[in-house]
Amino acid sequence: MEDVKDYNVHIVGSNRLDNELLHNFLEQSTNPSINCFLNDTFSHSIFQEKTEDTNLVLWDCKDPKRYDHLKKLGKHIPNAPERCYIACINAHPDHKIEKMAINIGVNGVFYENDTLSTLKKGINAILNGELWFSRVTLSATLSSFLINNSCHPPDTNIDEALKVAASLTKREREVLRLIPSLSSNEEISEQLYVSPFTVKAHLRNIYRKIKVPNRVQAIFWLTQNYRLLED
Amino acid sequence: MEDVKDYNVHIVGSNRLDNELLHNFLEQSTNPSINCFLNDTFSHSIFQEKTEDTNLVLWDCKDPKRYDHLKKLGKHIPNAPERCYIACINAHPDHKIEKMAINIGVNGVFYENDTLSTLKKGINAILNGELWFSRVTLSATLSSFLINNSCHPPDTNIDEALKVAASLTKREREVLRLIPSLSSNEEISEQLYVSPFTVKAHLRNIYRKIKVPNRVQAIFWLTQNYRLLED
DNA sequence: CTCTAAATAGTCCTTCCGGTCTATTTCTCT
DNA sequence: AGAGAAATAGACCGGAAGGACTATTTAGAG
Repeated sequence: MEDVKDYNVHIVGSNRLDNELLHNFLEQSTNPSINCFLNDTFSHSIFQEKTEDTNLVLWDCKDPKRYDHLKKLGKHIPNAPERCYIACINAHPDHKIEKMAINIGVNGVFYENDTLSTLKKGINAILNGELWFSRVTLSATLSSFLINNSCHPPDTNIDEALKVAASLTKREREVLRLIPSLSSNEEISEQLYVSPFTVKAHLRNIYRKIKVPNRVQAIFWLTQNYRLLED
Repeated sequence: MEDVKDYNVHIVGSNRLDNELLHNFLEQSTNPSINCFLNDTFSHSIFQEKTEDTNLVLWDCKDPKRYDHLKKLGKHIPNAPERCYIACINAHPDHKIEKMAINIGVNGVFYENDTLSTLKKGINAILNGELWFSRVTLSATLSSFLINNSCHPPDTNIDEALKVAASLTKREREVLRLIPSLSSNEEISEQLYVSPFTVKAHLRNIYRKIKVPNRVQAIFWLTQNYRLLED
């Protein structure tokens, strides 16, 4: 009865020699609880079955065909089970692959000219749930998320937005935050243990204050101004 | 008539000696186009006036009061003009500040025990629009964004979601993507140059296929499944 | 203690939304 | 050329949402 959680690393690539060498290195020179497997085709089962183990697929990108296949895989990756990771190996030292990879949910990229110690460090980081990309890529991607999630379009006045957000009462902020996840005023009223009439009253005040005509636009306002709403 | 874009670095802190030393270092040992200023209080004007220059505020966090003040500043930071950055200096080597900082829109954190060469490298990175945080923090923050934006709650079936997404026609995907930003069926119909009846017909099919009762839930579905919708 | 803002609850009316059903035209694939 | 899917357009109905307005109770600031 084993309680030790294993790390399974699956190398997927067609270059037999290179990958056998890598296999050899991973089995011998890294974390002793790493089990390494070598495949020339990708077994979907890794990304579908839930398991206690941690799985990492190392996707050899040297072959252009396999590189294209990765893009198709993209729709599945973000929905892989917990502790199921995928990283590219043998990538060309070209930033484009990093952006594509990070966007489709790949957890890291290793390059042809990386050192073995980088590879070792990176694999352990990914097995630990981290991402392994260049600082520039991580920074740029995160920046774009932060901008999308909080910055205002250039035509809006931040002072105005702050004033508006501050004018919302505690209860109004509460109602506003419930709009996206609940279908109807009825549901909101049940959630808050008040009458649907009360919810309607709050909503009317909210719409007037944030100057939107309906709940769809209120959701939009909320995504733009979420940060300003904190109590 | 100068066309050279300048970098203005504003050190904000009360420790006169340390900060004068830093001021000295930045003026003499870094990028020649850096102008360095020393303040013991924060001038809001930096974050409000638009300018051609690149501005960086180095916020001394050694003083607990100033650390708290930073949090209050947080609501303004994400809405600062372009090329207007803020970073913490003299932070305790403690991850908590990084997470707080990255969440309120700070562009980087430097620690008490960082080397001068790290500081130099980091300041140049930030002036260049990058973020300067530890790889672990960048990775963790980005992961949380990626999860929020694309992963499905554990109870949903990804195969089912893929099937559903694939069953949407091109026009239906188009209509679905317009829901969050447009108020009414009328507006969507104007955008697509079709009759409001057509939009209603598409919406009915969409709701049936993705199994939601109304546009609010459709927006929710969309945020969860945006990735699956790409053509 | 008092005054005010917030939270609560309601009416009445209009508009828009979503469900069911039908029908025509335009693509697309074989 | 013909079948089938997709896109278009519409009628009809019930219900939910939103606007304008009123009113009572509760809570917090001074």
